[in-house]
Amino acid sequence: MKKYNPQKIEKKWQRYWEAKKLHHTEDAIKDKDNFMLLTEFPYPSGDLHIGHWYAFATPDILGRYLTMNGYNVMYPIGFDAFGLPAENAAIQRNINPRDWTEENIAYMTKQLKSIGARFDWSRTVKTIDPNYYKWTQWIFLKFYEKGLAYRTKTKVNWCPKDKTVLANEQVISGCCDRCGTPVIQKEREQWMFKITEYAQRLLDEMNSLDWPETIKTAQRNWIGKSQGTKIKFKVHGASLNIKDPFIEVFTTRADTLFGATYIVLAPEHELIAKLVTNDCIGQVNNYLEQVKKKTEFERTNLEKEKTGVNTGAFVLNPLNGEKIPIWIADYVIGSYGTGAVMAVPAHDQRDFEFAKKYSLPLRPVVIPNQNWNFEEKAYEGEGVLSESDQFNGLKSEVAREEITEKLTENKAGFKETVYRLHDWVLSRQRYWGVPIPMIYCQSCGYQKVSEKELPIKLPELQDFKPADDGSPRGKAGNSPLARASDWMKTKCPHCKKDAQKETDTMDTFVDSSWYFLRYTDPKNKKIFASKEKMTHWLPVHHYFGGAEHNTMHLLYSRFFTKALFDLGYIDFNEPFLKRTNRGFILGPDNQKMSKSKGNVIDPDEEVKKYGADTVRMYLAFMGPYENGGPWNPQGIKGVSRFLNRAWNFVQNSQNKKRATKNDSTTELIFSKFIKEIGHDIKNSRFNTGVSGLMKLTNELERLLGQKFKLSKNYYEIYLKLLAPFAPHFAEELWQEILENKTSIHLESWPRFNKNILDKEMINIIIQFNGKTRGVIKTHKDLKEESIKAIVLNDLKLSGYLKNKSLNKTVFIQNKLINFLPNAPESRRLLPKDE
RNA sequence: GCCCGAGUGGUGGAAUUGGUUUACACGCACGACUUAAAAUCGUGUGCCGUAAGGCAUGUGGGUUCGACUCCCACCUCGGGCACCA
Repeated sequence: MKKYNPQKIEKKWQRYWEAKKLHHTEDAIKDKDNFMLLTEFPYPSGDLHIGHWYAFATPDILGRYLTMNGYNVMYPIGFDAFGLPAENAAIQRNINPRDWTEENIAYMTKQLKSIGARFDWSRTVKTIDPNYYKWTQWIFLKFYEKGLAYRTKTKVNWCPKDKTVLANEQVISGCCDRCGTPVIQKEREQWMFKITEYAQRLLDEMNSLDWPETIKTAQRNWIGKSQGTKIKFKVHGASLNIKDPFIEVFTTRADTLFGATYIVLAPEHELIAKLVTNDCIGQVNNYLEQVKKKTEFERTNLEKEKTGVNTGAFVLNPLNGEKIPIWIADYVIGSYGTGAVMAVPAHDQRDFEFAKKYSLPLRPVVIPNQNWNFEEKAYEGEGVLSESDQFNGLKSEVAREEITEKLTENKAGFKETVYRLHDWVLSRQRYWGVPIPMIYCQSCGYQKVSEKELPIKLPELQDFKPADDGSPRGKAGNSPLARASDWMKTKCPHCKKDAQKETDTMDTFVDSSWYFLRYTDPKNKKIFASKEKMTHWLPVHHYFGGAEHNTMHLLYSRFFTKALFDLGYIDFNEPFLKRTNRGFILGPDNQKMSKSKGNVIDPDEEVKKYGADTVRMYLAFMGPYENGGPWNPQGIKGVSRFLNRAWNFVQNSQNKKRATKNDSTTELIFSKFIKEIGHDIKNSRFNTGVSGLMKLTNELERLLGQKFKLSKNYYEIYLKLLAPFAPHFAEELWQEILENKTSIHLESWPRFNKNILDKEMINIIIQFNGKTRGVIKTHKDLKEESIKAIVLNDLKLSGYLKNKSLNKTVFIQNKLINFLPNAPESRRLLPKDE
């Protein structure tokens, strides 16, 4: 008898599947529905870690199951290969990022093949391939033509270590999400995507998606919709040298307008210089100097005390003409709303703290129905208005509307919706990325590269280190590409004079915002993907990935999809119908795996020890896919034990007698588990799927004992149930022991016998006064009277009925019977729906 | 502070629509095989109790014949947003 030797069989079958082109995916197969199963493509960092296995091996179970159920499944793979880590690694090793990346891709491809997944390698997409990034550039141009890509001077997040700007989404608690360095703010000209134009649709069109609530709320929070009123305050005093003497504020509490005792501008507010009175100019300049020295993180730190300065200028309350002083303070954010607020210290805790510090007046205008000492704390809830002229006595919710209406009448305000979401800064001052296909001409300004010129290839550079600082670029710029002087030279498409190529490259999130489209038509030379091919596969049916992309990649891809939809290139407006986030695999010590902690589990090592099938199955068995959890070195042994047992179970059939008498029992067991395991996989509940296989094996071993075996078709079914989880294992036994001539992975998922399941005996729970006292096994659909009779005939159970007046019953067919006392206040005794 | 999600044995976790809590594993204990160990196999394993029985799904209440599941309040953990006006 052969022993289970995964190392030997796994390589063999991987080669066999490849030679037979088993994972090659056709665009369409007659009578089959297509299913696109997607997992986020990996970054070629150099080595596959256990998280990669979790990302690719576990969804593969679903892919194989769907294939067996008659779907034409595409499970594509590619590499998200531009980006900072490659560049930093290449700088460290003094090699070219392309070489480093290509080497990693080659190595990781080998590792990925060891998983035994159904990847269709013929559709591989690499973002660094000019045939791919040609279309990244093309899409940029289409967006530019529509005004969805634009260049502007803006305050941006600058990472001093990586020497590049970062998108808002890439700043985590004030630090660079790649290297953890505190981010500073810089004023620069940058290329932007107008994602804010889609804010409302990104909110609305999410509702129908089958996504976890956590992601939806994360995106809603990120978009941060806020409905309120914009109010114009006229600036008071003729000496001011301003054309349009208004300060605009945004508020969600227009009802507190009469309680506004001062106005606050963010330190970067553009009107400050024009407003400040002569006697205040010294203090104000001083203050602005101090604020400038602080990082954004320090400024927005909630712990710190608010600081500010008076400008000496005033505005007028638009409804009663009251004179209100204008202050500058660091607790107002320049980039949100209008960068200015009306301060209502009686009804806003922040304003309250500031007012107390600088002795500014408080005026309560919303009176709560509980006690409130307005000298102690702001009251931020709803109430009834007072000291608010004609609005006195109104409920604050109503006053909000009426005051806004009044302001609209007076042309001093209007209803407004404000979003927290910012436009996406896409340009990067680094080498290893897609060149932005724009040309700068001194006389004509920025011009787009003509489509015929695409792709603008990334030039080979000896020195590709980032420039030392992020100072605003001159004509030549300071991105590494600015050193490629020959490459930069070009003609202006407009005036034909000498001009220069744009030297910034794109954020890698641009590359990954559309890669899934390319899988449907990876070699197309005319368009990023043909509509016809896309209709076969898109939108993606099920997308597996990491939670770190909740407000980044997932949001960006949704934006790209909507924009391409509006441009008419695709026929759907949401990219991913269903999303499952995977959990994090931790070290055995329940800590994040890291080399310094010495708790790293190397998947290659585990494969060497136990085989790929065991690793796959253990990952599936650990727990719900969304949870992840600590790697348990004992736990994987359990799975290894199981596969060995299953191996012997099938092998032993060779030298055992056939069992015939138990055929209906066998069929019942199989029916039960075919149904159960299929149900589990379909719902991505891989852990209970594995336990189902274990239960099935336990039951069969118990049934057969030492002597008996099943008929061959049952062993076939048994292996088919295992095939999605342990594809090599199942293939080996299928072909070598059961002597089939074609792959098990071309087989259909076994059918279960519904009739036999319907006839299965069931357990009826027997309760007395709500307490479970026994269980009886019966046929289905027995009537209450028959169950009662069984209970009365049962020695033990009937004992409970003596001496007690248990003469009421609750009876739920096929579930339970509950005997109850006929209590005087006895309430409803029938189930709710009767 | 606001918004999501989750709390079940020593551990990972099961429990279709409210209906036997703790499936399947891990660990542990005992036993078999062995000169021995490993491996393998078998038995047991929520807590208290000799037992009958009682008590247990973060805590406290509620709805219900019956609650891990539904409702209310609180506690703890994980995540998102955060001087967002």
